[in-house]
Amino acid sequence: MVGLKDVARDTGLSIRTVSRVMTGKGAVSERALAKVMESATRLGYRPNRAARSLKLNQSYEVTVILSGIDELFMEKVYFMEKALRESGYWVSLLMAESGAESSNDIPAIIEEALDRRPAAIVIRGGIEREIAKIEDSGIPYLLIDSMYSYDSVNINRSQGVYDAVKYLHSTGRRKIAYAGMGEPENQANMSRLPGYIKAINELRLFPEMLSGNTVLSAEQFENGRYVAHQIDLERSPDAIIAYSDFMAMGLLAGFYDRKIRVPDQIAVVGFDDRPAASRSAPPLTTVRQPNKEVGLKAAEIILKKIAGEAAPEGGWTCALPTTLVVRETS
Amino acid sequence: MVGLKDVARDTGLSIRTVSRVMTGKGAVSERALAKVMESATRLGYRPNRAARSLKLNQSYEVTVILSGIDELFMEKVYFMEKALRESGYWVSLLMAESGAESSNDIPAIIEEALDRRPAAIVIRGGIEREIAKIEDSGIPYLLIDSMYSYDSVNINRSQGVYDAVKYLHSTGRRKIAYAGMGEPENQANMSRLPGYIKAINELRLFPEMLSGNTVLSAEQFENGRYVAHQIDLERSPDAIIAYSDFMAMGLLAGFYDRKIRVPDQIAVVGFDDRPAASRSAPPLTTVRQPNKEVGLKAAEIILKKIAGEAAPEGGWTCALPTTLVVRETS
DNA sequence: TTGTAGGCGTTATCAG
DNA sequence: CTGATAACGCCTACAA
Repeated sequence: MVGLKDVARDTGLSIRTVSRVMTGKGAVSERALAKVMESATRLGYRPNRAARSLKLNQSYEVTVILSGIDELFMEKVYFMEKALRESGYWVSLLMAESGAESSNDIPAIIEEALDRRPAAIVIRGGIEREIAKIEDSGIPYLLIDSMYSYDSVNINRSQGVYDAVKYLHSTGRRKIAYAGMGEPENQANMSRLPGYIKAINELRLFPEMLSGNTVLSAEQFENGRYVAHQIDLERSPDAIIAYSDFMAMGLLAGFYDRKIRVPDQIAVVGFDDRPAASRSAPPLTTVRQPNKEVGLKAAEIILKKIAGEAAPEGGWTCALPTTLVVRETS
Repeated sequence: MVGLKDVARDTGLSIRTVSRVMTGKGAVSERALAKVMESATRLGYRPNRAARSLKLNQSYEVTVILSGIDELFMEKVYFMEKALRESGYWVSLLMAESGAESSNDIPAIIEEALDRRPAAIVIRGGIEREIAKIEDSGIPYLLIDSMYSYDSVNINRSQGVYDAVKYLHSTGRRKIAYAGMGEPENQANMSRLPGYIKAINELRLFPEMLSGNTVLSAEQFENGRYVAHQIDLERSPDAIIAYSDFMAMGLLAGFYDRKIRVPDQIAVVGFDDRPAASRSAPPLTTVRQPNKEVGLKAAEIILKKIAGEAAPEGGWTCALPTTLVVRETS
């Protein structure tokens, strides 16, 4: 592998001068610069990152901890990786068991992440229980899609649901229910409910909370189907806003089973806008997560934290806006 | 950060002895070993990988190049990462544009991957056009899901389709068609067709090739729906094996549009067994990709290539078996 | 069984 | 503007 030394020998200049050219720090004569550049490209010089890391005592690695596989989160990672790469950082992956929120896999994964001494650690919301350990380590970290009050990039789910209610009302629906996962008061529901309540109040409607079978709450699709089967046709709502696209698709399946027509008899709105949402029958009206914006914002904050920039009041945190995607279930 | 030196000072031993304990190479007295271990854990010693990499002149990074986001591929990466981690390697990510097979993004991404001098490079099949450059670099590489003859871990798609035909026949179907993407002779179809033809011949049936609208071939779901709409009800097949789950779900949607009942009037079998396959209406019978086995096998080969083990005759390559998952569309 | 010393490729200090 | 030279933390001949 060709290093500084080789370029130095080739140009007849000193290592120091070649280094100055490469880092762009320090004054170098026109002539030397041209010579070094030519030689470096001709020889195919590639800086040794290990040596640089050692010397500078800093890593260029941002470790992302994944729990399970989620297309939406990967989309966020996609934009984040791209942005971080442009700033010279690498993204490395640490994959925990699927549904690891409650897994004992997580402490070990966090230990591993710390051992690697990355420049920063990114964690998907839902597994933040152990975050204190990371905070203590001093390594910059960032949560994505968290519901807790650590440094994080979030989505304004409440606003998404608010918009959905307002939209459904504008199309003539008057009995608009919210179908959540498990207990109404759990974190996931709580991040959506304020928007629902607010919109319902503003429109002087009555709130209705549909709750899935808590035993089944691990499977969103089944939960949605379950809710669809439970609904009383006589006094049923004329619109349902679901906790997620998966749940909404379960509702669709349940209504299909019962030959209830969507959207004629009842409208269904999902949440997330997963790729699958456009392929359901009928294609799902849903609230789109701003994946690109989240990824970019995450990269921005990570870079600032690495650079040691002081956190704004209340810490690094933001809630990015969603957009409503109207398809054929409403 | 606490290093070898700190532990040495703390124990009163030399750096060399501490190092011997840490690497496990070389004889150390019981007493020294115990002392070092105690001190190391108490002080929280963490080896500096940059220094080690520099000294040993080797990286512990396996770079995975992703083009777009695919749940199935991520599942493979999940198992691969886990296995590689157990051998002390990290997985880092390089994300190319979605659908980058034909994108000019790829050469730049490959350059970037090479610049990082990873211990190995893993690429998803479909973007192997530039693989020669990697092969020349001498960095161990591995393709996954490739259809070309580089070192790769593959899936025996042909066998999957063969099994599907045999199964459909066993349930009484006699007019079993294959619905592919674009031109029948393209690579993706060619990896499946031999199994179809073989089974059809063995059963003394007649082959029937349904071809999607090539213009639409980029969108599998739409392509499937298109095929479903084209089918002549009079002389239609009584079973269709689709190129992919997405296409199969498009078929389902198309038959739903035309009020053709699945599986009563026609059976549909997908390929991949994506998570979505179990959530379609009706749930899809499909050919499951062996994601775990692929990930594990990939890690195994990568490790061997890194270790410099000689390739078996014909290079590192294998085709892992699929399994048929029977649900409700057949 | 243990220790000394040199070097991996970079960056950065300090003299020229 | 340029060039010796000393680290960075780890590994490993070679000595003791």
